[in-house]
Amino acid sequence: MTSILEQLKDSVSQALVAAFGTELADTDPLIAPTNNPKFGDYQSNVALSLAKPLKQNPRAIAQSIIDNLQLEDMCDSPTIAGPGFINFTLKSNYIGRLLREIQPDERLGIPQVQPTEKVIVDFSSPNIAKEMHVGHLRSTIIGDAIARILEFRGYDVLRLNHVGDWGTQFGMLIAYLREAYPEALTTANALDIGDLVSLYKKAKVRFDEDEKFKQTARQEVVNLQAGAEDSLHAWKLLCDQSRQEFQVVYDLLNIKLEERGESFYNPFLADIVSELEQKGLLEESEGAQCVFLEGFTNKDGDPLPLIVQKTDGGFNYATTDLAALKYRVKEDGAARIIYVTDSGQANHFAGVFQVAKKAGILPESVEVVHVPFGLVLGKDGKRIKTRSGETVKLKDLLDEAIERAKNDLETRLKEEERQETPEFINHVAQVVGLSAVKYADLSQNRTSDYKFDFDKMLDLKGNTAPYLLYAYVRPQGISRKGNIDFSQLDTDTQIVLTEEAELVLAKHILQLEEVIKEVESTLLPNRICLYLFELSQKFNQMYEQCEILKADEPQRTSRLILADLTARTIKLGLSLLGINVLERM
RNA sequence: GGGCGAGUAGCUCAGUGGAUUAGAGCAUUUGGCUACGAACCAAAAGGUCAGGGGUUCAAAUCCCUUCUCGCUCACCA
Repeated sequence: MTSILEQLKDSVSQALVAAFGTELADTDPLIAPTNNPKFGDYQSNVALSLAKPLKQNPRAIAQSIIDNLQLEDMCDSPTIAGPGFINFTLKSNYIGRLLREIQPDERLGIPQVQPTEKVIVDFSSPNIAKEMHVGHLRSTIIGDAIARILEFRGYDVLRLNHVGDWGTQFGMLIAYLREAYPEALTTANALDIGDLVSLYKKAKVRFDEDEKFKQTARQEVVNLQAGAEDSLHAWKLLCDQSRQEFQVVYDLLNIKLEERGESFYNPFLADIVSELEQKGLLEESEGAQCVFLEGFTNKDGDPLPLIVQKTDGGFNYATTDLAALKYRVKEDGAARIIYVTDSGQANHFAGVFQVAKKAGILPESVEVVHVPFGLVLGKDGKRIKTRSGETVKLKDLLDEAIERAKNDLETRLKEEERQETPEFINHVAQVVGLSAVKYADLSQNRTSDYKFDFDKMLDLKGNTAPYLLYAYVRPQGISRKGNIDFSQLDTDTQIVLTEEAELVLAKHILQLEEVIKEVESTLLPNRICLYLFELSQKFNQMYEQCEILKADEPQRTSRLILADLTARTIKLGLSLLGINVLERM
């Protein structure tokens, strides 16, 4: 189905050519939804922008466009307003026809891209031997949502978990374990993740305080990167234990990821450095092998290097990211690579991308995008730190969300004197709790800092997941009460939309395609949240004003279809955010 | 000091260059259930869109500048 916006654009473009000649064939018709319903549904601002080049009065231009427009089956006759806006109001029977078109379609009329392209989404990426904390929540949830949206649009998406399973922290950990718990280096599951985390902290303290230990730790990294047998064995044990723990969280959140950690690229690191050398990009500075960047300076105004090999001979994350980039371009054949990490890494990625382009690793045809997100702040507005101080563990956070949702539900059941099984209560609590956490994060513009607040996150009122879930449950209630199978509704007779609330709702349902396409390019999932919230509001308003089951035909069937399409749109939209719906709650 | 980002209602945040009233939600005040489940709806109140310039027919939005606050600036990732 061609979206309303595209149809209008085409029509106005044709009218422009008809009225003013083919030189305007490429002029953007500047169609946008109106921001006030009293001006109709869509407006074109093109007449104003053409006033100067055409040296004509914008209202006269608008009139010429209208005279050449052919939109009879779509809109009432367009009107000129103010200095020269053209306003379009969609006909209700046209809207009814569009609803009919999407009604039998599982995808609700949203097309898939042709041909498909390979897209890599790199997200989550926790560090081995550390617990997943609230900071990983954003990357995991946002990355998953982006992957789902692109998958739905038909892209061949590879979801990569670039796990921090390599690097200095392992030198530190192994060196410390050798010192303190040698048995843990040889026996599986001698330590649980909780121990690992406290070990990490102790090792970090030793690392920071003891220069000799620091040297030993650095040597361990080099040994590991060189493939020393006993170091590798210890490393594998550490990774396995962490992996099990991560999986618990991924299962709970229903996140699917392919693990390809930093260690995967280890065999390619030396080649990357020599490749840079061959291209004449490499310089030695203070003992380290660097590529100096354009447009980046340090405190003293000197050019900033991207270090690809450290003084001790070890490689670092810049080297790994270059190797990963090359692999993803050459072996995976990615056309678009999306990195979902916090905005603090913006400089790093800008540097890596610049060097990769210079070195010919990254061709023009491949789009790389850093999708940054803001910090996780405490309720006090200060940063929640990862290494010092107490951080909120992700698992604990999710459990508490579910627990709170359960308490809330039980209170409600008591008030309403409803009886439900424990299975029902647990299931609803789990869906509501997890949805609330995901939605609270996704509904904000990801680029702003995220103020982490249990009470707000778990509030069941307002622009929250429970509000949307409830809007989904209401049509299901109608279906049960009226003994109606939505999938068996009449698909032939005309849909009639008489009440204002019905029209408003119907038009909103038809906006889904535009919203999804927008998110596909901006990678801002909060647009979908806003859309679904507004949809839910509009449905609730219609529900309040229009009787459905008791209405006479043809209103009754039309309204049932509206209710069904609302529910299916919410279900689809939420599924793109990784959120499940409930039939009852 | 450089780079990047942010400053919109008491609070949390949307906001796609347009039309005498800049939008939500929360909180506050006030109405609406013998029910298609009120986890809802309706109404009120709340703003010199940080300040100052500029471009434009039109600026919260683009440009410049000042102030404030974050993040970041070589061997952690």
